[in-house]
Amino acid sequence: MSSRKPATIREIARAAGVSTSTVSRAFSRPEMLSAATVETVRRVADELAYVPNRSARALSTGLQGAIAIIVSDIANPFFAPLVRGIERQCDNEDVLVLLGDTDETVAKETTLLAKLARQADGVILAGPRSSDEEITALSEQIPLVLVNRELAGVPRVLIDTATGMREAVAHLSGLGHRRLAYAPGPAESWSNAQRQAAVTSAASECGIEVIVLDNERPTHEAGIALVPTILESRATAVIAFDDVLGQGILAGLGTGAVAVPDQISVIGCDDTVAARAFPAMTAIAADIELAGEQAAATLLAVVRGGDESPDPVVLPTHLVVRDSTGPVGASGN
Amino acid sequence: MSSRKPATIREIARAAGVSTSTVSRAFSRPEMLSAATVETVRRVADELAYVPNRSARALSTGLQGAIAIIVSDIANPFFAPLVRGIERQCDNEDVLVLLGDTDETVAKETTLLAKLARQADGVILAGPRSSDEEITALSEQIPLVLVNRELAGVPRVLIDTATGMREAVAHLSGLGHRRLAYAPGPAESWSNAQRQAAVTSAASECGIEVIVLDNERPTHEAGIALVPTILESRATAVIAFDDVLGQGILAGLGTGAVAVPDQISVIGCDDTVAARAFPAMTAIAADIELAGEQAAATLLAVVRGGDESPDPVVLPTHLVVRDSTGPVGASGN
DNA sequence: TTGTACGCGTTATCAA
DNA sequence: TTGATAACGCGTACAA
Repeated sequence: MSSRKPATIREIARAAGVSTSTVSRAFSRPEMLSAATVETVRRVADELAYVPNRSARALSTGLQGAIAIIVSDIANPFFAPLVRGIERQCDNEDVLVLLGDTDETVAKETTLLAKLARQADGVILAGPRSSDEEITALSEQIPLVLVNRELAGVPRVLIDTATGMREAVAHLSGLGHRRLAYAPGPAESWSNAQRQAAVTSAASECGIEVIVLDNERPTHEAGIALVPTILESRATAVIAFDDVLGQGILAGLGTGAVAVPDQISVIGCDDTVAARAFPAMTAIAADIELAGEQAAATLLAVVRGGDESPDPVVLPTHLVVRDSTGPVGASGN
Repeated sequence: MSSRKPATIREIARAAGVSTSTVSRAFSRPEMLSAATVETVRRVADELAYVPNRSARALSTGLQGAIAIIVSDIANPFFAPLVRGIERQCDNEDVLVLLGDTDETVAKETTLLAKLARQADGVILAGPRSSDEEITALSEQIPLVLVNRELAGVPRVLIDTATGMREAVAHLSGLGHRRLAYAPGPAESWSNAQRQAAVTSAASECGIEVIVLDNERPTHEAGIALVPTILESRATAVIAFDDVLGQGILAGLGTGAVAVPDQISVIGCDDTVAARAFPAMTAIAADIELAGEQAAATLLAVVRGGDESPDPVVLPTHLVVRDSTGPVGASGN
């Protein structure tokens, strides 16, 4: 049937022969109490399976003991490790995680933000689609940390895929490639802007020509659909905005019996599914789970009254060479 | 800087010239009030940007307006669509979603359960590792819905992969296969028990011999590692516990230059990554997102005082034939 | 170091 | 239909 009522601070106090404040302190400010008292109270609390009621605590302190993470699509393999990292960090600090999925729409992002902002002490916004103005306004109402979005004055965790992209271009250059296609992601995406700019500038430094393909959504299907254009472009290598798109391109090439890497090389980004692609895809790897941990750590620091605008955290990336890249011209391109 | 303090029920009451109870009712029980009063209060509330404080409401009513979803590993592609479905349903009903990741350990599952049970009105437990006894005990303390676990008396949503497995065996039988390997998942997994039993019985009905391989974890790496044993077994087809394991097997076969499906056929389960595998993998498909929605709907119904033990929801599956299965013997096995 | 007493914002009970 | 008031469980001045 229904549940027994959980023990309250008063019952513990009576059972332990102390006052309610002592019980409270045993949990929230143990350093104010003698070690012996803390020990006693904790033992009794354990026996009675006492767990502090967060609603009551929240009402009293104004802090929820929870943060919210808002992602554009939990099914995107980039977000799984990110959420995992956030989860782990929060679990360590005994903070709850509220999850929101915007389904890639700005409207839902706004609604969710409004709803969650009241329930959480802070929000991690990953891959936001809202405008700079909206985000800035929001950041004045609730502690906010951005992931992969650059916005002065708002704490953020950035994954420096640009450096990895340069490494990727150098790798291709060393293999003799001189004609490179870039398959972009969403136009509003900060990550895409970074990646595309890095590819373009690195390529021009190496004397490599870049064709920027026409694409928006970073999906498997979009990757498959890009293949004809890629072949037309006569590029000998493709760098994709992310692994999902890259894997789609690999799939499309496979269907068309285009040999990878003999006829064309392919590089992905994020290293989420690259290792499982066929052929195993060369990709720019980042520690996404760490990014999640850092985002959570940053947010919790702000929430707990630390630095209002900490320096951005920038995480390094590096190229992992696998089987989808090789010397140009094995097949006469 | 920080945010202005939000308006409270008392300020609205004063501004609207009514009592706090009236303001409260205007939001939670408008039918008790005259239309005019409701209108007045709501207007004033709007002007003052009043939003009810959920912590206070929770403290008073004992209801949190949130449910928790506990998964064993958010990075497993099975859980992403599940969480998505839950999220969607909860969002529709204005309920918040708390996320917990047990990292596949029973200990963390227990801790998390204890922690979240207090903060949520109910819990969805997906792929639990705890014992029947523990789960039963818990279900007496808080509304609980299981996903893919059979336990009498506890509301549950089950994906009937057994039927799909029989379909898969029939498919292989029709292709002439007579020697089949099954690559299992976790021994404690209800899903694995279902799948393995279905494969075994369906195969024996078709006169197909089944070799059950030795495996526990459904990971890509485990799939790769299974390949030598699979080849030794001289099976002409493999059915994997899930897509991830199946994709690993495909990868291992590819590395060993074993042709799929000419030399060996491979079938996955869940259809999470099957379509993106190479070759595109035949798999048993289920609507996991729907499972999530149903789980959330079931839980919310129970929470809201409906049926204490609703009938289990059982979702159908079907085989999706792709490129990883073909007639036996193209290469003399 | 510990206890007393009040307030956090809301809903429920009871009375008007 | 509306209002006054007592909980809900906890944290924290303030007092001891």
